[in-house]
Amino acid sequence: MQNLLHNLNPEQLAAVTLPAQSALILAGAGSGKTRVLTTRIAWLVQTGQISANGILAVTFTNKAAKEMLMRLSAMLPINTRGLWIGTFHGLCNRLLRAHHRDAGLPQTFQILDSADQLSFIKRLLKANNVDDEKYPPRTLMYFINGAKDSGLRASEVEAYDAIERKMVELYDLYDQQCQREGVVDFAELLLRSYELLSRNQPLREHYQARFKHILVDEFQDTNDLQYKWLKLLAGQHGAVFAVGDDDQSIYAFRGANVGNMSAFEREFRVQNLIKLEQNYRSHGHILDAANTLIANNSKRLGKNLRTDAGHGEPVRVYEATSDIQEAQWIVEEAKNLIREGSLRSEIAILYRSNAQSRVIEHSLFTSGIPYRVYGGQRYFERAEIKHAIAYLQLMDNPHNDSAFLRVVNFPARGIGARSLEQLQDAAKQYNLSLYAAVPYVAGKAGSSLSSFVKLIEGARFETQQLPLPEMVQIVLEVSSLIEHYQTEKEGADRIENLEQLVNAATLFVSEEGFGLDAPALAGPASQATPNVITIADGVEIIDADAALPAVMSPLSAFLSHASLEAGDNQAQAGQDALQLMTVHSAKGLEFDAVFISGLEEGLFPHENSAKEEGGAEEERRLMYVAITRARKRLYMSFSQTRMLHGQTRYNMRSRFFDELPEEAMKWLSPKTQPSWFASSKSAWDESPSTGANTIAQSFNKNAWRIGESVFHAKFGEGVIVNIEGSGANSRAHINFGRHGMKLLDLSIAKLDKIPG
DNA sequence: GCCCTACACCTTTTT
DNA sequence: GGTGTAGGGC
Repeated sequence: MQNLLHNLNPEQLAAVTLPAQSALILAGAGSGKTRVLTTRIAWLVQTGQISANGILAVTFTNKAAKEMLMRLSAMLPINTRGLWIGTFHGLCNRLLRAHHRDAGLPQTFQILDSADQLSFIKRLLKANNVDDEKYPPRTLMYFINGAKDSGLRASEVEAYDAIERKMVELYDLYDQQCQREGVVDFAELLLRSYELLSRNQPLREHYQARFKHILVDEFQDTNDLQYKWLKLLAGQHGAVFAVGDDDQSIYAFRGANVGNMSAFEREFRVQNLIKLEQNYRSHGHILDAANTLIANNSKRLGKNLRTDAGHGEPVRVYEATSDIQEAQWIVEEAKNLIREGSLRSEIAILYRSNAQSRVIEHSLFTSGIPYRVYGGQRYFERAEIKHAIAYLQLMDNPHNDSAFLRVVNFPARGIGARSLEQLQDAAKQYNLSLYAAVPYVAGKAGSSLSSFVKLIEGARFETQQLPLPEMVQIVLEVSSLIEHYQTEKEGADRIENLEQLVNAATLFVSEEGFGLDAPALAGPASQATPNVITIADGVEIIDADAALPAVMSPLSAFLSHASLEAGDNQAQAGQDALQLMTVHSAKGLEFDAVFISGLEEGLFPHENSAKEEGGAEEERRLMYVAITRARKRLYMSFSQTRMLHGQTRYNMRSRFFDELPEEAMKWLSPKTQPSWFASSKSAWDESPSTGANTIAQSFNKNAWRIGESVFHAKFGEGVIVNIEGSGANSRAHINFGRHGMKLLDLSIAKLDKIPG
């Protein structure tokens, strides 16, 4: 016990040992929040207040869940595999598998990832002759997910115009088709388990009685449905231990609602609110920068981080002339750090959007520095893996039309658009899945389709007694996927990836405790071992064990895993490499040195954020997250020009520079924005849009030039992005940063030059 | 039925 | 700049 609690500071100790009531822990960045969460669980178990299976702990990312399990197994001498610790989606998946009948789902229901969902919607629109220009698939997807994230079914969504009415109608059709095919999207996992618990009283009461302690990580990221889900599961007596940081709420765009924190305080009658403000991560100047910046936000619960570490190094700021030069500067600085003894893996380069990684990668590649990019395409998202998975999906649930369409003619087996049209007609006529409709198609199309069905059924028969890895191996062969890629020029990598899938299956089966020889298709083990049956009001409840083998077959579990954990992109794993990632994916991580790049108006803060309510504050929180990733060294950079979407953009430096404390910063370049025409000619070379007339004008000392910084009485500082017309008729497009882009008549507008 | 080319659109972040 | 889709040619 003593060693469990020693080394905790007074606030952490108070949080860990709170009584069994709901509590809100406001945990600032680097204040030891994961430590508090895991120690709390260990303390509850060790003091005998609850057994390990009476605890439910929820996180948002698989990474966070794994981290928690790992730390916990170091503190407690128990098997952590059976613990209810996981992501919202992972836990809901388990619950729905265990109670699939009550939830109205087939045992082998499959999970659509975002890409699957989008193509599913495209197919739905086509099948119902809906104009996809009027109803863009992406818009419909956001509409459906938004409704589900608020806990609303189609029948409950209010529509205010004809477009919305149609979207509601499509939402309804979408749900019906998902049901027919036995597939669920991410939001559905939550909504369906919420409905399961709210409609089934004995089940609800059973789990309420079981989970007396619910712990939630990153509470600020919960959406309305997740909040309702927690409230339902906690019931009247459950104690919810919520840990969060309103300043790190960066997922409003996908439905997260920071308001849940104050709602929680009110509705759960929180008596215990503890703030963790002692930061153990960053040096003083870095923390000052973070505190000063975030103070510009109005809606805050109030919290200020402090540190015992000294000021440390100032935050270094660099202004580059181009994105290429910015990347070169970053690489040079990183080299210096490495020369001074830094580990490459302790240096992170952060950016706002994935597209920005390209230039930096190029620069790193040329310098021969190993690096690792997070995000981007992940293992289970690769086309060849998706194909192999689709064969496996059809063997587990043949009614998954998406899987059917993906591989019915891949590798090519002469089943073209015409055959599929006939099949789709038949499926519609008899209200069957494509797979089931195959016998109703006559002629040549019918026979090639039947041989595809025979292929799937043959594979299923051949592998029904085999363990998962062997099943995967056989599927790779009988599907002819390997053979197909052997004939393709660039196929070698793909074949290697496919063979990795067998290893992934082996690893998965052993990690989740299925046993290496358990038949892949065998149902859940709990049906054979009825010792988990509970009787409540005469109703039999098979209690869901947290361990996967108890609730699903190895194959179903593996397919869930592929959707829920897209898998790291395993590029250069294990090597000491520089870390490249978006600010979003850096949340929860920390590094000795951090570079925040592309700090320009329109990029960071992102221009799209201006349209969204509270968007500006969310961008500022994002910046706060970025700053607080750094332990010892922090670098910020921006560039005067940047290639984006194939054209050169001229951006102003980010407004965030005006919100940082002067004394913590060190500008490596003059702070006033110089006219870069004087210092760099490359801006001209890269900008074909500059007409001949403007080039001619540029030799006139008094004329305005593209790229020049100007000052306007009303709009403030701006940059000339383009000039049209000539002489007295010339007008300029000027980017005034937060005031937006303006088209001004140069002979009328009062503009001052800002000297370089 | 399949392959190739042209063009459109994109790009904020993710379970 | 890259990717996905549509349409035309074989």
